[in-house]
Amino acid sequence: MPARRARPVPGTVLPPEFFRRRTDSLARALLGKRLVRVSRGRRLSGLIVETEAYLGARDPACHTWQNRRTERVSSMYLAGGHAYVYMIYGMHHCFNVVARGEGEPEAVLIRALDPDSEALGRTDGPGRLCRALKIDRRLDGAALWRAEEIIFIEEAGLSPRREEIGIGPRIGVDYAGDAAAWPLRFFWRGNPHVSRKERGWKNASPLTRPSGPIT
DNA sequence: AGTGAGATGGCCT
DNA sequence: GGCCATCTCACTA
Repeated sequence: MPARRARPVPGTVLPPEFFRRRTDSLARALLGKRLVRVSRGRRLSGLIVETEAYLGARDPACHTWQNRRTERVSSMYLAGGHAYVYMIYGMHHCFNVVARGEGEPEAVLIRALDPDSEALGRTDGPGRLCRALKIDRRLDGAALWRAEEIIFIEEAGLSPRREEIGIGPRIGVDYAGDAAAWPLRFFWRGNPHVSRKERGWKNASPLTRPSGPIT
């Protein structure tokens, strides 16, 4: 009998190794996983349906471009599987999952969830997502792989098929020049929580596209 | 459906 | 001092 990869078991918390890989690969693999936040005894959760990869020192759109290492971004230098949370525009927070290994400051911005409960309200857009899940800077640097923690990511038993994955340019980073157009935004095609403006898509193509800055 | 402006504060040069 | 990995509301059409 050929060896088969075990079918992912819903509810299994993603282990640290899951995160310690190429950042574009992680961004894509997070589609369909469940982000769970436990707040005041309540479980706030939803399926990840839109992500963006940020590629560290070589990415002008990334907070760690040219290996910037300020207090704010210090958690991006942790090993993959930690949270990087920052405030933007003085009023919104953005939640990121650190990728790769320690000292390789790359991350995946979680842009939208398909909420498990209507009571969560809108979770499309990184700012609204953080508001709904009560995520703020206090969670910066949190480990994401332990179910007893206040935030983690688990297997949901669902994954988009290849043709259901859309890829597009990153949003809101026009200042980064060509890098804004790098194909680093991933989303679950047809999901209503991928906001309208961001549905421009092409079909998922292999991650092994011409190397360039992406790898 | 698309455009434009204001909110608001921390971060970085 | 200027700039944001954003959101909402007002306004056009």
